Amino acid sequence: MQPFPRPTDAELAILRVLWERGPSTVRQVYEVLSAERELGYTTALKMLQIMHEKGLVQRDVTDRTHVFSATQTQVQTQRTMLDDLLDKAFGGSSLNLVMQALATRKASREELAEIRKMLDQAEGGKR
Amino acid sequence: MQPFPRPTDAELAILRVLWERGPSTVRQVYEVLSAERELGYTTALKMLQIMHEKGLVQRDVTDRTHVFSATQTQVQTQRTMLDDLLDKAFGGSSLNLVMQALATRKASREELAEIRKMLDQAEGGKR
DNA sequence: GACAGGCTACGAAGATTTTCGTTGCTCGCT
DNA sequence: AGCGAGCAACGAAAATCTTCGTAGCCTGTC
Repeated sequence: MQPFPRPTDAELAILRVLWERGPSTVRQVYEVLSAERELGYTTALKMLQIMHEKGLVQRDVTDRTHVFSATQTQVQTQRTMLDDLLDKAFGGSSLNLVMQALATRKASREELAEIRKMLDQAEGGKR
Repeated sequence: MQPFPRPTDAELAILRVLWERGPSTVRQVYEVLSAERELGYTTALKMLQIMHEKGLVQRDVTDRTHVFSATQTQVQTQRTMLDDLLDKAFGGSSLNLVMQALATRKASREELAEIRKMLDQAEGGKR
């Protein structure tokens, strides 16, 4: 078993909150999520408990009200999920994936320039 | 309900076969998949039946041995899944996603040039 | 110290996904 | 006609994911 399984959709919703807010209590996570969609407090709690068992979040038990935080950064998780998607839907071709990503959602000119800069770096490092 | 739900992992494995081989019988799909991992013939059959109910595959019933094919092209499916991942893990930033993709797996110089060409086109179209 | 509110733990139901055994049909062969 | 191989349909078990009700504990307030 790998240390960090790919998060499910519901788990990702929680991770998004933790990434944005930083270490948070169940109630804080619950407040954010219940603003988006209907869900019970204990649902959020249970999810966090399960995610803790999976190693997706850490738990600070010092206070009675536990504080949870993501064990992986957003970037690390993004990388994991991207790799997974690459294998499962793009035949491992990152070129293919990048092209799709650029084609699908129009990037702003600033973003395109950003990417171009990135390309320069990548090529530079290769020489 | 949207017409095409996001395929699950097992469904994607089947779609990969259909994309590569084109329209195929259950047995043909089964042969390919069982070479990769252990699974029963009826499992592949059931999956295809469920995928048919979901609209992910079409079925030609002319012959007694049915012939299945994907209803969405690989590119269309890639787009769907990328959009989904973008929303759920990248905060909707395709820039972010592209950067990750480029950073994670080293692209060859030819691929980088290919992407650059793509960028030129994208910027051109924007002017 | 009693109680009210907020907290975690736990069990379990419901929903979805994945797996396969069994059944019954159909075709080709003898 | 009878048999055997291969096929689809179906039900259901197993596994995983999502949801929440209930119970029990702790802590501050009156």
